[in-house]
Amino acid sequence: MSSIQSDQMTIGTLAKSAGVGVETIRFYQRKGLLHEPARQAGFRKYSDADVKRIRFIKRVQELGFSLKDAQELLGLQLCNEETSPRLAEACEDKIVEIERKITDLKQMIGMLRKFSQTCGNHGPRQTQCSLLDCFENNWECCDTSREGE
Amino acid sequence: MSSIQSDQMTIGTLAKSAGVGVETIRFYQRKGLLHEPARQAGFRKYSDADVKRIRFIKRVQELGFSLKDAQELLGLQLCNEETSPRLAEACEDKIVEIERKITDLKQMIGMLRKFSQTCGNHGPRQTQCSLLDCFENNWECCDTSREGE
DNA sequence: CTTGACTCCGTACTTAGGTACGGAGTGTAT
DNA sequence: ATACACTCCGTACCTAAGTACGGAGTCAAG
Repeated sequence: MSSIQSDQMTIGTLAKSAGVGVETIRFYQRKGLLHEPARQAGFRKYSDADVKRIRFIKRVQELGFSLKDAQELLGLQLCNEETSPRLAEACEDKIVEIERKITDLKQMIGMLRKFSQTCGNHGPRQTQCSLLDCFENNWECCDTSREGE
Repeated sequence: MSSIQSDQMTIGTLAKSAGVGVETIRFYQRKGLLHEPARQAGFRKYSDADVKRIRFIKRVQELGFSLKDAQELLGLQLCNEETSPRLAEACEDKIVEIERKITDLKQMIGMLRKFSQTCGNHGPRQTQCSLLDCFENNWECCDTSREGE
């Protein structure tokens, strides 16, 4: 199911299907993220595969990667005894990169949580502390220790 | 320890300490991320606190947030019965945002891992599959099913 | 066969986050 | 007291990732 269909979209239809602007598609083409498709009387003709490609790019981008990264990911070609090892490695690199990012983000959450808990839960005080203060003072900023200055 | 010291850095020293360029500091000042410091004969004079502030900004940025986000985070002021609830909420929002990001990244890793495992580990084949193909075909792209086209 | 929607193309503009330039003042070591 | 490094300021420039413009061609409906 779902393979006989509009294998002949114009750029506007593609844009709508993929949820981007027409200009974005032309832009991706200039950048080499999309191939230049066949023309019909000067008009670009696209297929469903292009919709998927654009969706993929958008997904990757949402995850915090650049178009350059997206291009790299799209280029990964395995299933070939010659290229397989090199590209499995590229995969591994990407995974490590993402894992590092996750670790960092978890740290940030820890920071915010500690801030919220340490600093938010006590009675009226005159001193104010910012996230930065807490960060600097190892989260003891709101305990009975800093006065004056 | 470590509080008597250069409470009188010039912009160049600050830049070096914080690991950014002089122009970046002037830029942050224009953007309101750093306050305009006191001057001495026209020269800006900074303290250690500024180093920490810049480092904090850079850290937040590394985690994939914008300068605007950094500014928000720096602005969080709790320790005050009036503002505490509102800002604890802001904290919570940020945490949720970050958690969503982590979930997404984990999905991406799952995708890459599956790709690497499914597609990388079999003998010589003529067909090639890209990450996109695998994505589209629910990771069965490399099993005995697709030929010709 | 005309009207309106869509497409073509190159070029220019936008926002974020800086980076570089250039002429003037300043501070410091010799 | 004179080099030289550093700082001042405004302005201009840069990359990434689009977004908008405007005049011309094309397609489909009435």
